[in-house]
Order: sequence, then C-alpha cells, then structure tokens
Amino acid sequence: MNTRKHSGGTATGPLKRQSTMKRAASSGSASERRDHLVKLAAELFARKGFQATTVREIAEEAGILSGSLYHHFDSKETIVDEVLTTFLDDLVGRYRAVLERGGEPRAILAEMVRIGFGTLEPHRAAITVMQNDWNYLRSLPGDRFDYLVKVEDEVEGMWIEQIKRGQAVGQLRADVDAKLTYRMIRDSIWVTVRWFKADGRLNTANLAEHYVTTLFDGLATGERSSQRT
Amino acid sequence: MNTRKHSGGTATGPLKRQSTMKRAASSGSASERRDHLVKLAAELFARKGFQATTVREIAEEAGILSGSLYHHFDSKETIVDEVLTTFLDDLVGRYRAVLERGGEPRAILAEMVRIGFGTLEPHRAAITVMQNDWNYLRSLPGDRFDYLVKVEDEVEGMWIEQIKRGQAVGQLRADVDAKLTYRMIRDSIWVTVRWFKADGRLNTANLAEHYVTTLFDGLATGERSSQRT
DNA sequence: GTCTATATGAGGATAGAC
DNA sequence: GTCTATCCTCATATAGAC
Repeated sequence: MNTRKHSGGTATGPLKRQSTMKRAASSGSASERRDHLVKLAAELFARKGFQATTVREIAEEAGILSGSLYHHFDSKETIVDEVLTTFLDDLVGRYRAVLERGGEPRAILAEMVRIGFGTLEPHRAAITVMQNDWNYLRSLPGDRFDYLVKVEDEVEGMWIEQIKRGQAVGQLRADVDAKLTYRMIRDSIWVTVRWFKADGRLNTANLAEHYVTTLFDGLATGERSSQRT
Repeated sequence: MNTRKHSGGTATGPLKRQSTMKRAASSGSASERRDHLVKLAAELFARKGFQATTVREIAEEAGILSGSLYHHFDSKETIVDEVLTTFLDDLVGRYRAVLERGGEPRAILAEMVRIGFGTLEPHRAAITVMQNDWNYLRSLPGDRFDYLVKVEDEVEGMWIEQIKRGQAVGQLRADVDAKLTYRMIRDSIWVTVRWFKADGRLNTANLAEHYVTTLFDGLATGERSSQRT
C-alpha cells in the first residue's frame, strides 16, 4: 500500500499510488530526501537481500540513526515497496508507449526486449530485489505485495499478445508455445542483472542487440531444421 | 566446509567433502535422518529464503524442537551448505560424464541443456536457494561459500569451450559472444525453477526440447537475416 | 528532522537432563 | 536423539526531548 509518512497529495496513481509522481512542485525537498533514502536502501537490499539489510544499516548509510528513518517511512516494508513500484511504474509505462505506437509484432517484440535491457542500469537495484526477494515479499501476511502479481500478469498479457500476433502473421514460427517463449525471454532479460556490468565493450544496448539476434535467428548456422539435435 | 556433527569417514570428496557419498553402509540410518532434515530445510529455504527460515521452523517441520537440530548440524549455515553441495556435485558429475563421452559440439551443448533442465525436478529447492540466496551466502564472512564461485567457473569453462568449438567447426554462428551466450543459456535454464510445474502437457524433457529448438534455430520464420529489426 | 532511550520480541545457539 | 531451559545478540519499531 505504500504507506507514506508525508502524503503530499493524492493523485490517481499508475499502479497503486504516485511514487514516481512529482509532488506539486513544493520545491521537492522533502520528497528528494525521501527518494534519496529509498535509493540508498535499494542498493543495500540488492546487495544483501531485503531481510539481511537492517534499518540500522540503511540509516547509517544515510548518516542518521535508525529511529530517524521512521520519520520518513512507517516501516522497512514501505521502503522496499517504494523501490519496486518506482521500477514497475516506469517499466509498464514504457511498454504501454511502445504498444500504443503500434507496428509489426516482430518489431514490437524487439522493442520490448530493448526496453527490458534498457531498465537494467537505471533500475539495477530494484530488479535485483525483485528477483531475489519476490518469494519472500509475496509470502508476507496481508495483500500489500499482491500488486506484484497483478503487474506481472499485465505484462505477460502484453508480450503474449505480440508473440501470438507474430505467429498469426507468419513472422514467428508457430510451433513454439507463446507463454513458454515469453517466460524464457522475460527471465533471460531480468536475470542479466546478476552479472551485467557496463564496460568498454559491453553496454545494455549491444547486450539487447545480441539477445534479439540470437532470439530471432538462433545460434545455429546454415539452414533451419526442425530436427532436434 | 560442511561441518558435520557426525563425520562418518573422510573420503576425497567431489567438490569439498562427501555430502553425496554414502557412509560405509552403516545401514545408513543416521545419514538418512540427516538427509531427510536437509530436504525439509531445503524446501523451507526455497519457499521463504534462507534467512527468513528459522531453525525453529525447520525443527517443527521435522517434528522436533530447535535445540535438537544441533545434534545433527552445528549451524544453520551447515544445512544450506549441504543443500547446495549435493546439487552441485550431481550437476558437475553429469556435465563431466557428457564431456567424457565426446561428440560434436552442437550435440554436446544440446545434451548439456537437457542436463540442466533435468536437474529441475530432483533439485528444485536447491536451485531456488542457489539463485535467491547466492548474494547473501557469498556476502557472509569467511570463505565457506567460496566454492560456489569455483564451481561456477568450472562449469562456465565447460560451456564456453563447447560453444567456441561449435563456432570453430562452423556449427554455430561466429558473430555471437561465447561468454555472453553461455550466460544467457545458463540463466534461461535455472531461472525456470521460478515457474516450472510439471503437468499434463509440460515436463522438463519437452521444456528442454522447446528451448534447444529456439536456441539453435531462433524464433523467426523464413531466411535468416543479420539485419537487426 | 534528528537524537536518545528503550520496549518488545525473535533469532541462533548452548548445556545438561532424560 | 530429543527435550527443557535459557543465554545473548540483534532486530524493528516507538516515545518524546531537542
């Protein structure tokens, strides 16, 4: 539910509440401070896991004491909640934009792959937390993190629709399972956060192109065979 | 280091100690009990995460009290250690067997993919723990879990060698990065534990074939193009 | 908005009786 | 091999002063 200590205005939020929405141009000082704390926490969550990260560590990272954190957030859960919704709002927004532009399914799918890899750097910590702590957060009592599944379902729907369109128009082979294929793609992208480090020769853009190429054209050389090795 | 309370004979172990090794046919009662406890713990670790799982829960699952667990294991870490080594011993053993048989690189790679998917059911819990708690276990003080990286490196070497061989003999396209490709394959396989559930139409065998097909031949129909969509 | 001080509980682990 | 009882530490969260 993203319970904030300082509400700052109720807008009809994207996924649940605002989180990414900028507050009425109140010079944003309070909100910036809050966002900064969330970022620090996200890094710790990503590095050590949500549970292994203590509120004391988060506070220490920010140069304050743990008690002071509770002026900004009413619980540790609220912090991780905000980490995740910020990422998911951005992701879903990007997907929607691509789909609204329209186009051929194969091109759209390639674009969606690029979006995924494109979130790797700005949302590295959130994606890591999402993957490592998904089970745990979902297992918590209450419905606070139910939206994770809701968003996942919406995104899955977007992908599967394009894969099926691609198969219908003959751009994609019809003998693969759309849902299975989607999951493979999804996982291949996100799991990359585990090892991805941008350097001289590797960035998210060419990582995306590398993946798009092998995804559509495969690893093998020569003619395609439906024979199984 | 897999510190056991009941040693049972020092053998020159596979990865570190025995773990999978059967103890001198002592009717195996003590070892069976131990293995059973490890299995119960693994399920809990997989479901809730290593840290979120308490020794009290593990004991309760086994119908004993937490203090009694320490008759079998000297710490919670020892339990998860055993969960992981059991899996890794099995995995690496299978890889080595395939490589010893030899053959064409593409066929070997397909076989290695099948091995990966084949471990999904027998080692579901261990694989889940490995993925979710890798960072945390690696972050613990001491070198206890250093072997995780050691095994990972060994396995990576096996895969990359075959991919490069495949490229050298012209079975695999030469314009993809071997290491990048390996990581994509590896991740695609393991991450499957998150959602894989065998049912009437899906089992690990056809999941593997589905993946092998798209991996080698790609998703697209028609002629290959090096053009990027 | 931060600090001090502290409530309250849970966790891993131990010692020794049975 | 399990139980009882308990130690010790560290966690989240709160209350109220500054």
